[in-house]
Amino acid sequence: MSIPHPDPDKLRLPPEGETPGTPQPHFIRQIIIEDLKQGRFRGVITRFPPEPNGYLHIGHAKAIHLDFGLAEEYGGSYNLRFDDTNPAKEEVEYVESIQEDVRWLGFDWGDRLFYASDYFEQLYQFAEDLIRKGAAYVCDLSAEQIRETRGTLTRPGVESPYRHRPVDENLDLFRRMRAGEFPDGSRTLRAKIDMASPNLNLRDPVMYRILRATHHRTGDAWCIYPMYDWAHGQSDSIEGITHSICTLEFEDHRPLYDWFIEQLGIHHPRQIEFARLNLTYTVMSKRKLLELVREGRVHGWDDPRMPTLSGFRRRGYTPEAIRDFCERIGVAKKESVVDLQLLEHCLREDLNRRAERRMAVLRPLKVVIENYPEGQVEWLEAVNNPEDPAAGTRQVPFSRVLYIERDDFREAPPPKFHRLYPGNEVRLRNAYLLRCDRVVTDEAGAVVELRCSYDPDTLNASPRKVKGTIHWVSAEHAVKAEVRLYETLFTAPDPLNVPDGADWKDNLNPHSLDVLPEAKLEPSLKEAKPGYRCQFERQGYFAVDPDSKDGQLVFNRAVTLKDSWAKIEKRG
RNA sequence: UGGGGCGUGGCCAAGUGGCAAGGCACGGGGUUUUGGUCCCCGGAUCGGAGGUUCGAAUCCUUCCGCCCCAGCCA
Repeated sequence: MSIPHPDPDKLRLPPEGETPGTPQPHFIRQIIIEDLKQGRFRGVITRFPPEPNGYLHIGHAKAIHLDFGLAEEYGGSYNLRFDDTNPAKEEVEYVESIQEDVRWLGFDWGDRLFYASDYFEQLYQFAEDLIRKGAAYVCDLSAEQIRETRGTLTRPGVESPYRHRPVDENLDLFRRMRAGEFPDGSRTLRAKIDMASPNLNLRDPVMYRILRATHHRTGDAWCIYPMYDWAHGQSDSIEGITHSICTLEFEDHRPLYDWFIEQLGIHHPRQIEFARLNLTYTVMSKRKLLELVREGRVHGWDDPRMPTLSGFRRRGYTPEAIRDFCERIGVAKKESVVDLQLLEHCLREDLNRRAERRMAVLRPLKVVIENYPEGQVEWLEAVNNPEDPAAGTRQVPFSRVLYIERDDFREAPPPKFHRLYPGNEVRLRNAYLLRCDRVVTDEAGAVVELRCSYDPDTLNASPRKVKGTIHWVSAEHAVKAEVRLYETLFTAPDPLNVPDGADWKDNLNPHSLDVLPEAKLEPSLKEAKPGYRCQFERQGYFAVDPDSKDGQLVFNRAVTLKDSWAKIEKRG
């Protein structure tokens, strides 16, 4: 196997006397720059090493942004490597979704797609090398016995009775392990390090276990599989990784990785640990997300309420917003919980600039304009994006019967309510001033319709100041759609923080999904295709869901607009 | 009570001995045919206590708090 090594010609250092030309001069950038300056490495090669046992989430986006983003930044290259050393939990569905998600984020690893399983034979040979050096041995202890002899945090472990087997016997046994002569779990290959080490990772860790499971790539070729701790560092080394960026919990493992590499005398990457991402109102563990999927608490890994990349994508998030978020949160070793609102801010900022505006009524209330001629239709011009003149304009139909948002009308308006109420006048967005003359109610007293009048002289003129502008859709031209509104999946900012005996899933938000089946859209939206994003004016950014069928549009709300009225109303 | 990390405003986060960046959130004001956007304005003495120094968030000592490690998971 030959994997290209760093190309010094492409090495890109920031200009002297300046911090990197990017917003966050974080410690990983500083380390890389220093390494490059001192010539510790000839360039930068990084890797993102997911285990294909679940879908990628936004926490992985942070890791990818670092691994791949930094390599790009310094003119290096990056590998996507699946750490597929545990066939019991891994599936091709996951290797496919992971590739799709990384690509969606905007990265192209070219032909640098690898698998730890590509190295199984090499790893096996390395293991034999270690055995020959007397640095590894075959151990016949059971899993339980290994646990018992490992010692505790404060007490050293005791050596395995098999620790001093002769090299030849170890070699023979190890080869027979590979050949399938022994039952699952009956023996392991262990590194011979130090059973008294205060670092438990160094107490003769297991390198290989016997496990008869069909691997998604190697099939049944192997019945022994390398442990992560044995496979990972060597895989990085084989690939010539210079900066092996990982999360904090592996800090304790670094001495073990160093030990293996030194014993083998192979390329030594620098490992750098950072604090993983936590988000308020979110759980970020593949195990727990899998639980939500399996128990049907959500409708799959790509449910728009999930913090998975596929969930965010479906919901309407842009990869640009997610990358911007990853940059803005910074990188440090302090464990932290980032406010969800920052993520939402990043999306709003991106979409405010790029998304077209449309009018859509989510909870329709019928309005009849009594002084507007029956049968008349006017096509009025509307700006597509006030932030981007190049986005142009479109025509929207105006007629005698409209729908407006139920929330935009109150029979008895609270203080500071600037929208429609009996006797009040508001601006119809992109159209005329409208006054509410009469309220039609049903037997139960519920408002079913408004009788209003418009002022024909107010199309592009404002003879009077009105305080409110509301959106609307012409009834006869409206396109019906289903709109799905989302709230956070959990009601608690820290969902996992529950009293003893309670289940974190008790924090699930019963209102995380609200389906509005009778939304009315302006006709320009009729042909919208899945993935299309726009702003429903005054409400938020929405995206067409793949559940849409011809003539049956489904929209997801990606994020609301900021709503200062909601704040005022809440305060009372 | 072993080892490894971490502690700067509500949440992130710069700062590496010279007189506390920035973002989000929050509050106030202005513009506005989105109560959106945009534009102003507002707040920390750096976990605590000692010490070194003309001067410390940055150096030393000590204390406190939080996280990770006892899978043949990754």
